[in-house]
This record gives sequence, C-alpha cells and structure tokens, in this order.
Amino acid sequence: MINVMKKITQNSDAKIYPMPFTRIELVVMSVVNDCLSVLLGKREQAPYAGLWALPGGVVRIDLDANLEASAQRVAQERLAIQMPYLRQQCAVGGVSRDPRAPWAVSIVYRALSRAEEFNPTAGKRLDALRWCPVDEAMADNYLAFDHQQLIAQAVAATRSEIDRLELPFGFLPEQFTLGELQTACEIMLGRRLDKSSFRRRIDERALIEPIEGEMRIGSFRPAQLFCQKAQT
Amino acid sequence: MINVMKKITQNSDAKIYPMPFTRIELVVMSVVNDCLSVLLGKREQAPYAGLWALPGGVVRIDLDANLEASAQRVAQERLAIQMPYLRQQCAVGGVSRDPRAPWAVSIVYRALSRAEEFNPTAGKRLDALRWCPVDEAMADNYLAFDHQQLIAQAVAATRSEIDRLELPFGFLPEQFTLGELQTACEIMLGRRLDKSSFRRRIDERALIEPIEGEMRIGSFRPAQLFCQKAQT
DNA sequence: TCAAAAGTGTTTGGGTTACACCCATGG
DNA sequence: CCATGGGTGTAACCCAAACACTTTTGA
Repeated sequence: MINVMKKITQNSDAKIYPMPFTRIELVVMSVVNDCLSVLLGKREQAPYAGLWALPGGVVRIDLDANLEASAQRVAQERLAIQMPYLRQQCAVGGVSRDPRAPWAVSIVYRALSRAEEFNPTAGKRLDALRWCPVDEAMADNYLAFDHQQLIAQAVAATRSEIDRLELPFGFLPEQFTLGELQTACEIMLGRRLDKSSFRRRIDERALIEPIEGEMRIGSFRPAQLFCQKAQT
Repeated sequence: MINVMKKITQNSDAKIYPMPFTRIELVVMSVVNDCLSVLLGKREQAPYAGLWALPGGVVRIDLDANLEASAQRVAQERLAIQMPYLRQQCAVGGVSRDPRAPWAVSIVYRALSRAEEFNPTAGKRLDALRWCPVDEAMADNYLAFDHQQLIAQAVAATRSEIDRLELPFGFLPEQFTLGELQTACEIMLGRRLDKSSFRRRIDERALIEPIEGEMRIGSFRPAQLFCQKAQT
C-alpha cells in the first residue's frame, strides 16, 4: 500500500490526492420463470442491511490487468462463473454514494446469462444470491445504494440491443430453435414479435446457423436446431 | 490523505486495497474550418512528451460532488469553459495504461462545443491547446496514452447521435438556419444529407423552434432563424 | 436574368407489420 | 382429426431517400 502511494506521489500530476474507493458492480440478467430477472445478493451487514444489492467487488490493482479483468474476477469469486459477453454500462461515482467510503466509484458491467449455468452449491457467498424479477427489483426501498437506477439502465440498454437484434449472447443454450429464441426475446422485451419479420431479420444478420440434421422433437412438429455462428 | 485512508480501512470490504489513480479525460469536438476537430493539448513533459493528448485531470474527492462535477471542474480549469451536454463515454482502466501510476482509470466524457466560445487568452494552460482535425489525430504515434482509441470511440458515438438526430446540442449557436444546421451535421457525419428528409425529421423531433420575425439576410433568399426549444 | 440558397411537394422503393396459409407431429 | 407449434408467403402500410420544382434575393 505504502509503496503504491509512493509511486503515485512521484510525479507531478498525481501529487497527494486521495483516490476514490473503486468497485465493480455486475448486472447479470436472465430469463427465469418466463420473467426477465436480475441476480441480487442479500446484504447481511450495514449499510443497507436486509436490502438486496448487485453483486460486486473491489478493483484490485494487484490482481487485475484491466477493468474487464476485474469484472471477470468478481464474477468468478462471487458467482463462480465465467461471463463472456460482458458489456460496460457506465461509471458512477460521487461523495456519499457508498457510506463505506468518503467517495466511491463503481464501474458497472452488464450481461445476459443462462440461469441454468449457475451451480447453486458453488462459491462461498452464493447462498445469499437470488434471481429477482426486474419488476420487483424496481419497487421502492428494495435495493441498496443506487442499484435500482443501475438496473433500470441495464435493462433499457439490453432491451435496445435485443430490439436491434444485436443479440447479447450468453443467454442462449448450445442449441435452440427459432421459436425458443423468439420467445426469449419477447420475454426480455416485454412484447410480442412478428414471427415472419423476426426470422427474416435474424437470418439477414447471419448470427446463427442451423445444425444439419439436428431437430428438436416434442409434442408437435420437429423444429430445426440452431447454434451461434463462430465469430469472425 | 491519511484520514481518508483510515476511513476506507474502517470497514470490511475496503480493507487495505490501494485504489487506482483515477482521472477524467475530455473529448471536446467541434467543427473548425469545415472539419470535425478535437481539442488536444501538447504534452511538455514525460511520458509521451511532444505528443498530443486529451485535456484531463485528476478526480478530486475533496472538491467534486460526483463524476460529472469532476468533469465540469476539469473543463473549467483546463479549458476555462462550461460544458453543458457532457456525455459519459466509458471508463478505461488497467495496469500500464499510464506510466505515471501503477494502475490508472480514466472516466471519459465527450461533448460537442462551438470553437468560437473558447477565449484563447483565458486559462493558465490554454496556450498549448489546439483544434486538431480528427483525421490527423487518427495518425499513428500522434496521440499519447490510449487517446487515439478514445477519440475514435467518441467520434463514432457522436456520429451515431447525429445520425438519429438526437442532437447533442452545445455545438449550436444561439440562432441558426436550417441550412446551417444541416451543413454542420453533414460535416460531422462526413456525408451529404437530403434536405427534405432532414427537415421533416428535425421538426418531428420538435427540438428546435423558429424565432418569429427573425430572418438571416445575406446574398440570397432570407432564411428563417431557429433556436433550441426550452427543454422540458 | 442568372446564380445560389430557401423552402415545398411528389415519387419510389425498401423494410416491417399483419395475417393467411400449409406442414408435421402426438394425442 | 384436431390442437399446437414450425415454417413460408403475401398484401398493406409506413417511412425515408431521391429528386424535381418553386420562391426569393443580390449581383
């Protein structure tokens, strides 16, 4: 610690200024029970004990190569999961944002994931985690800190991506049918989509491809299975 | 300083972790000589002495209420100007981003402004500032740090906003004609726009309004003057 | 009378919505 | 044979680009 501070004070621009307490917050979303949900952890201690909060952690300059790596480490430590397709959402910071520090910055990342990928027994702090429908999370005095606002932003940004079919993969299973994909998009958007336009728009973006010979069989007509196209 | 660190170490989450060196960088853009340009400062000292860099400054937790206020203060100190319509672009951070610190975070803000508003004699460090056409700034080894990438991002984001006519005001004078507005947009986008569609799209967004009785007179047919509509 | 810019109207085409229709399967 | 979801096609519609056209002024 002292070493680090010395290094900072060596130069002219970074004289004696104390630096903000800098954290990562993760907005991990998924479709659970036909509901767009967000992963929350229950706060056991003050401040905001008893309220729910986004999983997060401190940026560790001794461990992380960059902000994205910080986010990945936090995901690994707190959620015991890898998060491809992480997107940086914003940075928030100010005095009295977080009572634990005089001035706190959070770099917020968001991602869609599959709830099924989470192993509920893995991870030391995983017991207090919960998938919370976004509507519930938007209730007053449900969330700690400024997390309600952060989640609202994340949901809006994600919906916008879905709308443009810039599919933020990570919520897709290995194999899926077009119907399943459309249903997932409809749930996340909160409105119905036209089947014909959806399919046309999907294949003109060329993001997914059919798996030859693989069909989903069920109660009704079998459906072609698709997978993500290898990224260029 | 010591006080601050004590506060941070009081709680459990923020034990002994040194925090990143946290700065604000400003990407201020304007149309200068019919060219989309960005405001740069010449670096006199190492690192990157002789190269150009974005104006910026340290986040001062003793002075700034939040990140936006930090950005405003930096704009005031380094550019002697107010910057309404600041937009946060991203946060970048990592080891060896800035040789002055072991781990450096920058919160990047972007804005469009009117070059005419700048008073070249105001501000202590204003002498080393220059409006640089973005094409020049994109040349290799012209910019210090990772600023080339930051400017490229800012230009893309700004163009996208102009494209959707979510006009990032701040580049508009008090009064302007539709022709002037269109020309400015064309320069910033780097392509021509259709007059008819442009006007239709402008007035369905209802962002500006005609000033009754005010016309720009010149060599040709007089043109209606417009101003920004009061924001709701 | 001409050049240049302001301002308006019309045509056209691409893309989306809405909806109809057939297909394949299990029950 | 019917309910259900998969899959395809078509007509109506909307928006915006393209472009033609008129207006107004100074030179």
